[in-house]
Amino acid sequence: MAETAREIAEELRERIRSGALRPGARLPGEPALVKEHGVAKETARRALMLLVSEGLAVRRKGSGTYVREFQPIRRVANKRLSAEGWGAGQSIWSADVGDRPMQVTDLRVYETAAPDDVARVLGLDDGAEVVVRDRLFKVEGEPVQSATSYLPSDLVRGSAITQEDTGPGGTYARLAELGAKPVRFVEELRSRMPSREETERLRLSEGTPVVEIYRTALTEEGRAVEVNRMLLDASVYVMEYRITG
Amino acid sequence: MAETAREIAEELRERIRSGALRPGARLPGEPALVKEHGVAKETARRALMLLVSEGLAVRRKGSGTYVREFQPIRRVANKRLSAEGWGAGQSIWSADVGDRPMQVTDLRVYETAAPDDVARVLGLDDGAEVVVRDRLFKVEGEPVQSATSYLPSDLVRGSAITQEDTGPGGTYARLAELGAKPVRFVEELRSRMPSREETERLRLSEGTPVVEIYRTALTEEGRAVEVNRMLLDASVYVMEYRITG
DNA sequence: AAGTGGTCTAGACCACTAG
DNA sequence: TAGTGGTCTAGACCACTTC
Repeated sequence: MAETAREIAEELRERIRSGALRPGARLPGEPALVKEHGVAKETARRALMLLVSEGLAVRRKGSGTYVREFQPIRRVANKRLSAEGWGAGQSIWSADVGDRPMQVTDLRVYETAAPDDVARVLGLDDGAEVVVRDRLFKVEGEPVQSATSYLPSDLVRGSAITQEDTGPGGTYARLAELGAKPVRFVEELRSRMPSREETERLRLSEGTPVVEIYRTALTEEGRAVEVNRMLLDASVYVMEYRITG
Repeated sequence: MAETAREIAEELRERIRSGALRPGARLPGEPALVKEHGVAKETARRALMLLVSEGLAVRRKGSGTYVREFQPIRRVANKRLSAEGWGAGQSIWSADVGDRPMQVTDLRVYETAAPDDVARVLGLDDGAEVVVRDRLFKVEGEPVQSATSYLPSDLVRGSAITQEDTGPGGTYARLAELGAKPVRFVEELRSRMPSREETERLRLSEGTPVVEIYRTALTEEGRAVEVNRMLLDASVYVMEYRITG
């Protein structure tokens, strides 16, 4: 009787780790904890919130608090380098749920002045115009990733890249036709907690970080022709990179 | 007067985003918010905790709440592929603080039964022995990353890999001498909130995710000879990958 | 309607930090 | 020692979900 929020959380954490409470299972609610441990409702609440902020649990208003489930989507950066000595079935986080279909929604195409950092990477003057392609990816109706591409207006003006439908082969095929075929890519990743807006856009539950990826596409000559900023729901993704020494 | 915790947080968030409150600056404390907004202390506290859980602020007991600073370390997975068309100065998150020296601490080398997932990736039988090399990396005295390598005991027994000092060229040079030179690597990354133990080991402040990386080293023939599990303080790292289409 | 979480209050006591 | 954060209580009212 009469424990602290941390102690109650530790007990529940242990029950989750041991498997006594499986993913998706319902945790004892606030009233139950109040009774069992003889604490105030706020204290019980804090115990549960601790698990939520650790990403271990998810709260559903009016329903209960549940052990979080993790069924990742695998994002393989270099799909091209397939088979050939890379073995099979040797991934740490099971391949799982084999390629669920992904829908593209909320596509918007427009033109603006390039943000400072993007302008710098693309080697553009301050305030130069870029074509922006912004979209949201969903799996089973749930948003899992947003992506915003920036391309120099001077380069892509007049091509299908400025249309909603970029045609067969997509943006990169059009860039190739413009004599700016991307052949190398740099991805810079960072993980952090989301802002309020990001939480809403990706419908994140509390305790969920995001992964922010900037992908720069380079031509044979080393010219940067596209910057793509992606924001991933970290509770849903495993990123894979293949590196040749 | 009389706002909610969310509203007070939003106001402070705005002050941070606008730059009125710079990184490292001190936020108004609980008593100040109580006075300014006419709310209870707990409400003021919740407003500040919201910013903390978003990774925007850091609390220092007895001192105050401060706007978080982000000065990343750049981790370039494929260092080998340098220069050559990859351009320079074109990174999104500034290269910064140019390679601060990193110390290796808490090195432990021992042998045990391989964890299930590691055994599977290394293609070992259940319960097969592995040599484990565990270490902690620090920058300016602060832990930023832990790394745990697993190598099949049958392969590395008798080599310097089982010693604390692996000799010139390190583990990979020794593996090459054993006829198991790693030439390809697969990195699988995931980001999530840390467990309590991880928070302590990396001395993470609240609202800080971790990045978990499993790096598998493969020989020319595609044999997995090492699995390295790294855990990074996400508030400190930017990961970079270079991909050839 | 009963049960769940969401939020707030007004007060208490403690531990740590800084001058 | 004054100021800051850390934690807890006992109660209140609301909104949502489930049946």
